[in-house]
Amino acid sequence: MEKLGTLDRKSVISVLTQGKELANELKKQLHPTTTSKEACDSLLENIVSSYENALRLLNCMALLGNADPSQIAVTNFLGSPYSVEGSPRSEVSEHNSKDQQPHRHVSKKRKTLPRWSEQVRVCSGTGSEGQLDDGYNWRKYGQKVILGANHPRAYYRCTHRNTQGCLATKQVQRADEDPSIFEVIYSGKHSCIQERLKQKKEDLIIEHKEEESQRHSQQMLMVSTEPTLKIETQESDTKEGSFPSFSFPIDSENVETQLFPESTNFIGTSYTPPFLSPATSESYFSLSPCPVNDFGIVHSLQSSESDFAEIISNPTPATSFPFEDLDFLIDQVDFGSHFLDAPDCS
DNA sequence: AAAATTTGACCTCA
DNA sequence: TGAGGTCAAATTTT
Repeated sequence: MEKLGTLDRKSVISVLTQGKELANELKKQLHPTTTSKEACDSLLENIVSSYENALRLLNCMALLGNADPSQIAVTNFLGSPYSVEGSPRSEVSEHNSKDQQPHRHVSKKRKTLPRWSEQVRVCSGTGSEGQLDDGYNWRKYGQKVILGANHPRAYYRCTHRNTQGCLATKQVQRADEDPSIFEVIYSGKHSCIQERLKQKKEDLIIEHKEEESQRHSQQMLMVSTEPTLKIETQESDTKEGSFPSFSFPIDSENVETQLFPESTNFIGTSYTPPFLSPATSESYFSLSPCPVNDFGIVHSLQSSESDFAEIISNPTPATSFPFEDLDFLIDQVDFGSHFLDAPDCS
């Protein structure tokens, strides 16, 4: 717990620092000649999120400080609590018991595979139905008609199951009440390296560096006596369209270490004891690499049927921040969402 | 040709 | 015994 405390403190400091940097960025943006409403809005959102992140962290730290982590139901940043076991009660225990099939070489480890659910809203007519691209590569291995459900349930496992032994699976089922919503039940954490996400991270870092240099160039031009040499770019717009889930208000040199600490797996799809370094080095966002506006994601407490309450219509990102080993705090986080108010870690 | 999907069979558990 | 999860051969897609 000592290590955890240190990491928490670092995380809070990082988040607050990030907020400060965002504020500085906003200050720059407010310059009369460079003011862009969109940019300011975005920065403001990020600033608010940064402080909310910090507050949430502090809140969770208070709870973690005197409780057994394995017993704490953490709250993801969409405000949906689920246990660190990723196992919302009854459904999971049922599932787990079924998984103890000796002939299928299922290790006992699998018994505790975390499970959590999301609801993914897909805009009709976009053709994205069924894709539900969450950034990972999945292989469909089955489909079943479920009693009482209007739509079949599809079963997917990680494409890298055979090559990398990744045990992550998910079930996807269209909601009866709203066909535009898919309920996705994830099980198990990815231990694989997903090239797409890796590439995305690299792209983002490059993008951020380009934006930085772009901004720098513009600032230089502002003080220049040659205002006609204005450089135009739509890069940020176009890139945001394809991948708007992140903004990188922090120092570009720190992007990798702060947002993507490769070795720490700061974002996990499931609770990982902070003291046990998970096998994967993959950052674990819901990256939404397909057009983000196509769907919204609802994280939910799987065990409670009435708990699918919060629908984020657009997972437009707020702020990513470094959590290092605190991946259990941000279980399957979609950073694109705004944090809900009252921090609630119980 | 390789990878992905489909789909009926099979397995386990309640 | 039936529901739900998985397997694996057949088929389709890339």
